Amino acid sequence: MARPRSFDERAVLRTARDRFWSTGYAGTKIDDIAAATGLGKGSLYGAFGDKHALFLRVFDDYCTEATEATRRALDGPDSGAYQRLRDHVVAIAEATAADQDRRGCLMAKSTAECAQHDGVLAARAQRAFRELEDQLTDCIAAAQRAGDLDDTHDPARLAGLLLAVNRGIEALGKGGATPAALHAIAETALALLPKPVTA
Amino acid sequence: MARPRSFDERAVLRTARDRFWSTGYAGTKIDDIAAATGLGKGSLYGAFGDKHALFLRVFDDYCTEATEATRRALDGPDSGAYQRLRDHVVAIAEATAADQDRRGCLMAKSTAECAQHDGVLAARAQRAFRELEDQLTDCIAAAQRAGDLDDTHDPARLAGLLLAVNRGIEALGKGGATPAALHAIAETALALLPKPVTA
DNA sequence: CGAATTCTTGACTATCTCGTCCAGAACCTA
DNA sequence: TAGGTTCTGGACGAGATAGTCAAGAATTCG
Repeated sequence: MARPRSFDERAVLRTARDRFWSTGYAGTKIDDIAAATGLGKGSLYGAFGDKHALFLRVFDDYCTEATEATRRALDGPDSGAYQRLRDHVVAIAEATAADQDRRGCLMAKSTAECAQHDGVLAARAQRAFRELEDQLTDCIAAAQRAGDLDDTHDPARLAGLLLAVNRGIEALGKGGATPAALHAIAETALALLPKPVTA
Repeated sequence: MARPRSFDERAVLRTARDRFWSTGYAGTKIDDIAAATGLGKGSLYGAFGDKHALFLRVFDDYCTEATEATRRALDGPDSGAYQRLRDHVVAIAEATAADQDRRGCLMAKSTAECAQHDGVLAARAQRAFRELEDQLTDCIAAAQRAGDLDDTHDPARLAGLLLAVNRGIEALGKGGATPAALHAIAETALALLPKPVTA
């Protein structure tokens, strides 16, 4: 009934995400995104609205992907929960260390730049953080049930701490910490998690 | 021998810092700073160079102040080291929670926005992080000597972890975490620090 | 006081950037 | 194929923005 889109919306969003990720919200020009995607500005505005709407769309997708990935990494039977938790924290350190461009995490970057002024973005970020924390809580509780962690500690509090450690690793990575240092942080955090008293 | 400056350089730098702190590097206009300080742009450019040079100056001063403040908070005799460490971590959580505007830490914000593209700023931030970590290491070692912490753990590794926790508290605060949640993170981190085995 | 020097102000330039708009292209349905 | 609809590409306008510059102001020294 009309002319169909000639572009793949998801591909365009990925490209736009790359641009915002590299240069931040204020530092990214719509013309950059147009050039990078090959689209005219009319198409961009028609499909996604203005710069802010496009950014929110990109940000929302990123949050969804990030929380989904974490859920996939942490979900599973109680018996493997502690190992999954270990692997997850170590993987964050390794991913941060391996990030040659030091782009870091788009959530961290966008929150730092925009959350103060952009209530919608702040709310979305808060939801994502809460989801990450809940997933950590569930995984810790599972590890406690399996007897791999001391169950006298509140799993929610441990999860809050681990989330902070994860965000801290991310922040220090952007600040130029060495891979070894990031790895050490992850290992130290895991080592301090209270083990069951094998009496 | 010439007309003297009519403004207080430090006051102007404080005002410029406020602007950069609120709206980021890319988001801050030189005209904003000129208006906020009451200076003409010519004076600004004459005294501090271009936007980037001014920003670096502001950033450098901030890093110096931040590391100095931490040194003052952590330095002291072995006997009170553990308490100073506790107070420091809790104070970070409280300061983050009390930050109504959610501006967060200028180091974190600037690093997130600029470190990737700005090698000079990245190097300065890295130095500041290293200093903070060294100060934490010294304080932890002192607490170990005083018998308030188990001295079989490498103080440098514990310091790295605490630095990450501090940066994580900061990041989560910007993401909208509640004061109670931030406080819980600080307390949990402190609770997990290995105490000496009082055998 | 007059000369030399530095500071101040804000107008100005050149460029950038967001968002709009429209003429034409592509496609669907009848 | 014709008509209707949506998409495309890029020119365009309005306003913002970094940095310059020149004329005049303030101060010191001789």
